[in-house]
Amino acid sequence: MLLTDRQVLILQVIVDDFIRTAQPVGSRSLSKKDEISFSSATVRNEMADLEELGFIEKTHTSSGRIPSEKGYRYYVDHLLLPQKLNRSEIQSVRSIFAEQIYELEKIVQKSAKILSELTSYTSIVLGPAVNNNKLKRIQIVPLNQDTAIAIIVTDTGHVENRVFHFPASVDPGDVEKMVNILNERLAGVPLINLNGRIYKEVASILRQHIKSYDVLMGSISETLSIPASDKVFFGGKTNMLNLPDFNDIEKIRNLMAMIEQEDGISQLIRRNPKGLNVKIGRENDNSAMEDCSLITATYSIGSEKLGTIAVLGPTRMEYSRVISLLEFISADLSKVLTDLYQNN
Amino acid sequence: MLLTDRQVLILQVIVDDFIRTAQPVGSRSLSKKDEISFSSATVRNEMADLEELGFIEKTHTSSGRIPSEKGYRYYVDHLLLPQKLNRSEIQSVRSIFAEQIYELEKIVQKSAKILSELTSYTSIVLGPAVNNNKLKRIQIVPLNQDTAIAIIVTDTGHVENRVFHFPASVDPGDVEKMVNILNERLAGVPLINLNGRIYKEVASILRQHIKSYDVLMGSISETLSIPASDKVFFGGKTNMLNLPDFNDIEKIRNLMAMIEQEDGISQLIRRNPKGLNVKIGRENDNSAMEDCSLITATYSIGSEKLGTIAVLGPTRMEYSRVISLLEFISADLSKVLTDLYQNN
DNA sequence: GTTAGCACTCTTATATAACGAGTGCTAAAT
DNA sequence: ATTTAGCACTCGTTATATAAGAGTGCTAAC
Repeated sequence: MLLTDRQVLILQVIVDDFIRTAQPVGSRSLSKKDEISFSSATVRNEMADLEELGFIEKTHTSSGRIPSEKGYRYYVDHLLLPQKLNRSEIQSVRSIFAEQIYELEKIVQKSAKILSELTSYTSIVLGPAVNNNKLKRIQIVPLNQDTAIAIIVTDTGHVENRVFHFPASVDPGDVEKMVNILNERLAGVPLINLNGRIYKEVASILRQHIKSYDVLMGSISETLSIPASDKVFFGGKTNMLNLPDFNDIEKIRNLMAMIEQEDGISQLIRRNPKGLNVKIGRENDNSAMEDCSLITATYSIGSEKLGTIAVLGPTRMEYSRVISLLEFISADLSKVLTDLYQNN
Repeated sequence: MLLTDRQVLILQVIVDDFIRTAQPVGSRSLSKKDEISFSSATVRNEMADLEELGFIEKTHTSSGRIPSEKGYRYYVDHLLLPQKLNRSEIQSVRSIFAEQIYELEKIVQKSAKILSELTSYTSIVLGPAVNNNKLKRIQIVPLNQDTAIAIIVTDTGHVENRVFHFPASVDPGDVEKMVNILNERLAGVPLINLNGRIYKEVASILRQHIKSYDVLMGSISETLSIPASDKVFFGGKTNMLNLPDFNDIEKIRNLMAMIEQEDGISQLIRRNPKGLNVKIGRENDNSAMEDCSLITATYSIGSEKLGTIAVLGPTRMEYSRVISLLEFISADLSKVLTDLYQNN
């Protein structure tokens, strides 16, 4: 059941051509290509076989062929030649890190923008996973008698804030003491563990020093237990509208609705494992993604996965280029972030 | 040049009907309405006059009539009967303020969501204008030797943060001193004035107490002079895609591109004065808005304008309902915010 | 195993006609 | 002087027929 060399060649040319033109590829136009040295009749025979094997399909009885999902899959798995980025692309990517930035989020956001500009598809960047960031400092700023705002600063320069309420009877001095103790004991602890550590290590000390222990402990612990929701950044949300693949108004509706509803797409991306992943059409298991492919790559600090950077395009996507770009950006991103935050 | 009562009646019925059905209205179907007690021929004569006066137009030579922009304008200015909100609408709006929320931004964001759900158009909420918020507290958290993060908390519970850099030679104690002085002197000052006040009132005190005055003054002043950019919240960005008015793919492209590019739409909204405003089609002075109307209402704390809440819909919008809703929400919003923040 | 040739299929474009909704105008009715 | 009935006319929509073109599958010859 293996494909012959010639079948592979024909498949490759069909996919390449369709990615370029978005038009079904006919036997005659194929046979005229430089790579193809045999007649259109031969091509027709091979194409019939490829179709029977499920790698290509027709849009109607007498049309040229387009790649099927299985065809794209084979193409991605076996036929992709890594493409070198050109100078201007490299320059664009590097410009992400050009300014002296410290905030992780800004870097990530800028990556999304650049990525969508370079691909003219839609880019989506997840994370960074704030929950794994480590506590740098916690501050509490009272707003009025029974409301205060807790500000959590992480080692990555991320600032998270939460309003919390407590009875007006609480002594302001107590609040200050509590903050001091928390900072002393919890600096360096990942946010996700804060609440647990409070009970395990800090509770007893707090109880000794603080009058309104019960109340304060209750509200601060409640406040800290809210997990920081990871942000999703988009670039080029409307880029897909310009592709000939989405000339159908119904497709546009579905696609835009899915993009707008951030949760769905972020879960779709999140479930991909570390490294680079390509999901083609229905492999995404989502009806709105039928005509789309999603390529994801993770970025890390050291060896710890931090977030995911992804490109959403039509199934007829420039896989080679996008993959090269994603690999390059995610590697660069990981390197810069590791340098910046690894040993703080 | 005034319209006769009968012309006004016909105009009203045409606009109402077109808003409901999105179909051109013919003389015969008009004459069959209960409100209309005369024949289709009479209606035809009146319609010819109304067309000559510019209030209605044809889509082609022998089509029914649709309202022109001038027609909508007349309708909005003279024919609108304020519509009472029904119980469930009022309930939805009130739910915005149901939870005990303190953060202004959350309230505003939720308003946008509810508004788009109730109208099935797109809603846009500007503000609140952070620059007018007053400083509650400023904190500086060092991240490493030459980087720190300045956190600004306002009286409305808004937290703004900015990374800033300074030479490693600066004494940490100096930074702390500076923060204390800033907090003492600048609490209650609107953010927009912070930078000016530093030079006028705080500079001399700082100079006395701080060794690395020049450097620190430079970076903190630079940091504070960045104006806080007001946020824009959207609701129902893709709602417009479901309207029959946007069955044309080109229109969708333009509209979505305009919505996505937040600056444009936010300026469009911002230039409307206090109170309620209706801009119809080309009155918006923007080619992507040709088939859209924009209704804006401002909300305030006390008498101070804080931000704007807006609905973007087709020119064939349910003006009456949307206006009632906007008036209701903006009034409620202003009331709640005034109660919350007026005398802090 | 490869290719030329050809009948066949299906899409696209174009022309034509029939239909219907709606108009504008004229002449009759009120 | 208004209002209305009547009717010819316009234009968009739909249906149908036809022709052209791209491409296929199959057969037979190379």
